[in-house]
Amino acid sequence: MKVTLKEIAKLTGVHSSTVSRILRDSGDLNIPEKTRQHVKDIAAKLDYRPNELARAFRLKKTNTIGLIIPDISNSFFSGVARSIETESYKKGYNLVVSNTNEDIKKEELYVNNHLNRGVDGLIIAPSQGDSDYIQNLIERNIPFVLIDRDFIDLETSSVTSDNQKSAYEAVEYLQKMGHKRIGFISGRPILSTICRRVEGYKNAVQDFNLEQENALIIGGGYTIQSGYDAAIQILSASNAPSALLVSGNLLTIGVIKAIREKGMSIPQDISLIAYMDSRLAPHLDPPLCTIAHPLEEMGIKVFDLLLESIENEGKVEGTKVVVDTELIKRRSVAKINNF
Amino acid sequence: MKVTLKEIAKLTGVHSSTVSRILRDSGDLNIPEKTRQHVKDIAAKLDYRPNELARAFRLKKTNTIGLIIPDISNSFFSGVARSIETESYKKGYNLVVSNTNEDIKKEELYVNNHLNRGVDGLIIAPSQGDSDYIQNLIERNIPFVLIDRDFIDLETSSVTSDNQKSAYEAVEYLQKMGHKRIGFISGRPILSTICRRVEGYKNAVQDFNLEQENALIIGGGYTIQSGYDAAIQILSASNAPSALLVSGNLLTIGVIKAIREKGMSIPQDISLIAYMDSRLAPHLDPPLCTIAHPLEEMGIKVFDLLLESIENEGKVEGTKVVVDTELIKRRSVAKINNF
DNA sequence: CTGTTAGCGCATTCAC
DNA sequence: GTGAATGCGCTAACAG
Repeated sequence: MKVTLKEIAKLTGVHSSTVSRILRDSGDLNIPEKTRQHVKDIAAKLDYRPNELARAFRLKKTNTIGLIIPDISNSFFSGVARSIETESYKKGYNLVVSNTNEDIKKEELYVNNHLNRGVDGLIIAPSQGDSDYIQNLIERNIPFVLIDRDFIDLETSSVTSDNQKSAYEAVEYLQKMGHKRIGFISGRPILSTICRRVEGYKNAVQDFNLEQENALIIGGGYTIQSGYDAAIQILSASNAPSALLVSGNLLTIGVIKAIREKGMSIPQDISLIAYMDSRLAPHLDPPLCTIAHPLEEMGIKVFDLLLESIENEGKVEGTKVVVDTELIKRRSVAKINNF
Repeated sequence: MKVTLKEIAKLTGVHSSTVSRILRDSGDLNIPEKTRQHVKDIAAKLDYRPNELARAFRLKKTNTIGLIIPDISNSFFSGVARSIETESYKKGYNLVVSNTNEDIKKEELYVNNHLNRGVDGLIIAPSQGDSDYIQNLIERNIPFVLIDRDFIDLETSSVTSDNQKSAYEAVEYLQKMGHKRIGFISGRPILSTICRRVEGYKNAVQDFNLEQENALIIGGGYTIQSGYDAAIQILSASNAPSALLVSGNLLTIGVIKAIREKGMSIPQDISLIAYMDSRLAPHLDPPLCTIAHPLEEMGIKVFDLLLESIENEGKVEGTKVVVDTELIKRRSVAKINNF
């Protein structure tokens, strides 16, 4: 049977509340070293394990946080998750992970589920498309922080990367390499990340006098298949671009597959820059020029923000942390000679 | 303020226990439809959310399971984690994920942590090297299932892949392609996966009369760096092998890096088969011949086993599920002509 | 210095 | 058919 405080109390002759005090080393220093040691010894001998569930219930504090992301098997999110887990462990928190699959309905369900189970706070990479339930979290003073994606018009705390800038820089680099017609495989347009990237792309196209055309921005999904479809479409056009900027891990795999199937080579026939896993990118065929995210840093920052928010009892500060990405140049971009 | 059963009881004029019965649709069907509906309406209007923490405490059932793995950012584990999460969600379970970083000390800490918090069961990819605490879990009738790695001499339930066979098949294929001197970059020798792979490798080497040499089995870590180091060492030898079998995701990245740095080409100078992420492998430079794991299947099976074990209250069945891997042939293996 | 009491929110047993 | 009482294990007042 499980050994409880009461059990130990019975065996030591002191009251269970005293046992609790001793075992938690709570303030009361006026307990004689003798009883103290005795109780500790007995507890150790019985292999006493505090029932954290009862404790959490009593204290209304579970030391658990929820992480709600679209896909744990996407290396961006698993990288961030890893970093968050490491941080939270250091601070005595447990991490409950949920996968939404970009399904907003499921996301909301998960949030409620977590809340009902009493998580102390939430880290969410929202599927977006609806901010009502997020608004609701704010009103209820639930401590939470957004990661990667943000609602621009909501006063939420968030940790995102500078998508506007990273897309701009990518286009700028392609332009410097002589590209004038650049396609953008975009991803779900509803996401703040995608919006900002499109903005950055458009700004750069404008600033550098590159070819502007709606058909150059394509795609809407987040799967390998949707990357494949978009690439097939854009590359089959009579005036296909000479370079592609691809906005996601899985999309990129699909795009590469499409390029290969069309019998084209990177970068001879088409140049490529991708938002992609930078640990793997050097080893792709060919090594891919990528926009790399500081995953570890993002994980640490988002957890720290959340902890702050928990300590503030959810009172919104709306701290928006924006981290920098890095354009890592690799062989997938060719220099074009314009005759 | 949080709305509780008592609250609803006060507003509806029935007792909180009745409210509980109604809201849970518990057996008692003899509650008149009228009160029933009334209570439900009020509950809905107040946006009643059961305090799952209190419920879990009362019922001694958290509907939570713990997943303890070395590294969530390793695509093997994140793939399995994703599958487990999907399954557990379907069955109303939450998933708490912990990263051990192959640190057995941390692993044990985590297990205790989870247990103290009352998880209903555990899925563990053990760091091995010590099976005492696992033994302890068995004695305490804790429901748990091992994933990927198993203790051969312990009566635990587990879901693993047939490592012996997969390594054997890989060597067999290399042999068919004309290779006679095959190196094995092995990983942590303490892991059951690695042991079995070494066995398979050795058996095949013997069966096909390939070159046997201790120096051909090398490595001991699980990081990119250790893969790199091992590859540098084995490739720098005067009689380097013509093919390499690499035993892990991260190791493989290190090995490829080493090969590249040595100015060698795959497969012209060295052939490669790897235990690696099969979603990415086709897009590596060059497309990699891999041993692919059925991640989804493994996740489903391990969760189902755990559920069974939970229902059996931890009474060990020692069900050992072994899934098959698939050797996926790609360009990284060259045919050798033996003159 | 330490015991007593109370209660977190819920589900269950036993009455009536 | 439903209310009352009880307790899960713990901690935090409040006594004494």
